[in-house]
Amino acid sequence: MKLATWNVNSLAVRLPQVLDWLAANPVDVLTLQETKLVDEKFPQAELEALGYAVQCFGQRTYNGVALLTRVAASDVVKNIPGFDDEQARVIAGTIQGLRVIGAYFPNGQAPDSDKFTYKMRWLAALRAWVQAELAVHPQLVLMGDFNIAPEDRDVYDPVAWAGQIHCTPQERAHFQGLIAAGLLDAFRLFEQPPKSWSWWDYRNLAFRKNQGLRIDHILLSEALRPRVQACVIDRLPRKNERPSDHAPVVVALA
DNA sequence: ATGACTCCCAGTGGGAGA
Repeated sequence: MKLATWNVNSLAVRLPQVLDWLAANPVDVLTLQETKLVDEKFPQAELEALGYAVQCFGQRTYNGVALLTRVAASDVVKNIPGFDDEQARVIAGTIQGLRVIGAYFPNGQAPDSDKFTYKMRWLAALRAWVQAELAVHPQLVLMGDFNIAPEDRDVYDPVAWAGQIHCTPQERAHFQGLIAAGLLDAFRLFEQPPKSWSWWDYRNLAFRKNQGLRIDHILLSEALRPRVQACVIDRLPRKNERPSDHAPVVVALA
């Protein structure tokens, strides 16, 4: 069983790439972030034609998430229960006994901004909800664009980024809180090349110079540890014409 | 370098992303 997450930065622009990628990588589950489409405009037919059941939770211009599954998902939840939020950031469902949560974590903009305060509130609510979900669903996957680089080795220039958004101690503490709740960073369960990133800025020839951050993650509950076989970042789509600035992350479970 | 690119909604510019 393979699961993947990809921030597509506008599904309207990236749909052909998503269809091509799924044809080449027929994963069982794909969560998307930054679809930027209201549900009425979601390309459901095109994805169903590829054999995927579609759950979407969108909004205009910003945010928007989706859950694509080969087997229809049940118990679908949109956003964090009990956390009042105008932004469409979370979609969850159960597939073959696996609780899958796809999330687009807030960016936070700058550590002294209102958006950072919102990011902290959102992270606290997410962690509390994930802990409750874990108690009910021991087999759980939390994946998406976390907008957090967990460690300095996840940053191309950790000195320049020290204390900056994605790298603040507060954000990293929240990431560690998810780990402490009983989740594993699937990518770090395996030997990986140094300088592995999931996002590269569009500016500055950043991809060509491999200047990026690892901010897209797949976290697995402890109960899934015996099943995990591999976790990779697929850089190929970043080489496309008009790429997303993020690359997909894929995990394989036995 | 307070930039650089891309997307969106706008409406021939500006906010947001990360």
